[in-house]
Amino acid sequence: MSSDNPETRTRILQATLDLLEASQGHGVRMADIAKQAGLSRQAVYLHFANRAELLIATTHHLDALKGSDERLIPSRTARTGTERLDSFIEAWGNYIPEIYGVAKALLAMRDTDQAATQAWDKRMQDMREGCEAAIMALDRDNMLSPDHSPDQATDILWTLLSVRNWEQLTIDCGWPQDAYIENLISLARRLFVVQTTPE
Amino acid sequence: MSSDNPETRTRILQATLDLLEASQGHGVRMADIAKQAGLSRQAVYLHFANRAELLIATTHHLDALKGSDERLIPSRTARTGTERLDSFIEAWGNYIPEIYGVAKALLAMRDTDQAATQAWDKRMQDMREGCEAAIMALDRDNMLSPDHSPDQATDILWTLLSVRNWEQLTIDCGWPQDAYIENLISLARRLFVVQTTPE
DNA sequence: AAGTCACTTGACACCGTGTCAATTGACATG
DNA sequence: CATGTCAATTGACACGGTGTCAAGTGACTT
Repeated sequence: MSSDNPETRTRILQATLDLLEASQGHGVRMADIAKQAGLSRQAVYLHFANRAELLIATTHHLDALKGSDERLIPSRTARTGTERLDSFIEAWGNYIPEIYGVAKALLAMRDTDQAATQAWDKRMQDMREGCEAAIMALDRDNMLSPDHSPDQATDILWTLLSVRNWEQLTIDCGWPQDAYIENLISLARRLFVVQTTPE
Repeated sequence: MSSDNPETRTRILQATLDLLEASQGHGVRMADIAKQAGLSRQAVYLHFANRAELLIATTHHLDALKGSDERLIPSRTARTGTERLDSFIEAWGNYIPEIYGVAKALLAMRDTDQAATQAWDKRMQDMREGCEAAIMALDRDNMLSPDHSPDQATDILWTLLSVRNWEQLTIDCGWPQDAYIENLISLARRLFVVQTTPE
């Protein structure tokens, strides 16, 4: 919490990250993290008030490591709405497997911990903004299917792109990651992009 | 477990059900259930070996109460594939809110308890069969969109209809239940039913 | 020599689940 | 009436995981 040796702090974050990735976010205890970081359990509490705070900090650490922001650049600079939609799905969809372990752990705490809930919801809200921006870009191009209002389309896209859906399709259904991306892009196009009937 | 006073047993099941429904599946402890049933905590353990077993039994109790089977009759007896798809979505989609509390609690145990995992997965597998049947019915009518293989279409429909997606759309996005049903039917039609271009 | 600081050690409280053993009280059966 | 059975109660306890507390250690200042 107040201890400010940055080296130790990041060692803890990295340990947390490694364990969560290895275990898909499951059964990782404070003691395991401490051990992995080469510290006593209590030392972890000198840097993070509690498990929730540690997990939240780990997601930020992860974002910094993996460059969550830079990934969205192609989407933001897309010329057309369709292009923006595609590249947003690709960026986010390929980010999910990289954050899966941590996301799962945070998601599990959501049920009991108030701060974890907030942190998770915040992340999802950010992701939703990406969905909204893509839908608005389509709408600006007059390419948004008349079947949905922009709000509705955003809700649906946001839901389609959830971590849970990624989990179900890739892990439960066994889709390879690239099939997941391709299919989601195709799905989104058919749902949201007005069909230019050839001829 | 072995105690066989059926009246007490169902009183426990009903207590569990009531609490889970009231709390959306959250923070319901064994002691709370016992209290609600007018029993000592230990008495609950005379009827159910552990929390997981109790929750699983509660889902069956719930199915019996709400007639999970009968709900599928319209879908099974549908004449066309499209009709079958529609009525399956309607039946399942309207069932979700009725089981939501219990489902959430079982889902939460899935992370830690092996029996709960099995029980949940079994239920999802059953639901998947409904999806598959609807897709096969479409395919038989030559109405399945060429964009997907039947397997893929089943995976997607199954994912679309997940409890988590229902939760996100109705609770997080605030869709009314009937809008949820309408939208999912419309979504599924656009994704899976070959478009007879009116010309 | 004294002080500071990150960290360690070990004990402990809390919570919820699950277990155990002794007891109670109602009801049946000879 | 005595005996047995059986559901349920009572109260204690173990366990695992989180979080807290207090005293101690050892390195590096000044």
